[in-house]
Amino acid sequence: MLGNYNPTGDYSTQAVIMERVIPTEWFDRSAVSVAPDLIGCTLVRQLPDGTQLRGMIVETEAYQEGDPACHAYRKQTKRNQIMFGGPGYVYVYLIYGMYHCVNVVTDRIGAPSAVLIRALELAPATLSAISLKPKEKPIRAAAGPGKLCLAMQISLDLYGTKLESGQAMWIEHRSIDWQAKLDIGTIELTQTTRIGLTQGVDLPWRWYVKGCKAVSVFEKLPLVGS
DNA sequence: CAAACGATTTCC
DNA sequence: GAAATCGTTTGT
Repeated sequence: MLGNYNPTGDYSTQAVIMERVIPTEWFDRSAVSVAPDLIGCTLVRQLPDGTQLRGMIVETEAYQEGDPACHAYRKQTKRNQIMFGGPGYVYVYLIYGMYHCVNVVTDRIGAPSAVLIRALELAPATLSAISLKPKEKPIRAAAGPGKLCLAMQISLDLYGTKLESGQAMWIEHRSIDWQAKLDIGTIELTQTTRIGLTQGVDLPWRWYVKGCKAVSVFEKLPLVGS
């Protein structure tokens, strides 16, 4: 129970779980605002059999209006339509015909935008529950948007689902301990340009936990604050 | 209808 | 450095 933010003083298990789940309204702002705030939060995937897979978000990227790299830059299509709706929904797409990438839709209706979740630090129990590739280091099991979806069993069938407690997926707030470390500078965030793009390459809309071994790419040096 | 392309990953 | 692989998007 330690480390759980619980302003109600109600420590029943169900109440604590509800407190920690991020509500829809929290995502109702620009992707650039949400993306850094998602670092340190926990992505929870609940499988049909009730099994929960968990990982702390350690890397994100923002995609929003006026951004040529955003999938909603040109017009509304079948693939990107979820981004045009309200916040707090899951946007999943197939990339290179073989991997999936998962996003959280942000901002109000009519402001197409989303935050790409690029890397997780998987919880010990989750590492035990899944099967890792033969030579894979556990810390790297969800280091990258495609690997993350593979580890968390995220695919197109989650497209358009809402991030809510008890659903197929939801997100929980940073722990008090993690937030405290960020506040005193024990943990730092780095802001850089995004990965793998041909357009919008100079926008510094990628964030990650400085020094974290679970991040997708290290060599890209900080553009801000170095 | 045909062709190019990609917010990736892995292996040579 | 290049292949794998396929739905979406864009062009003819």
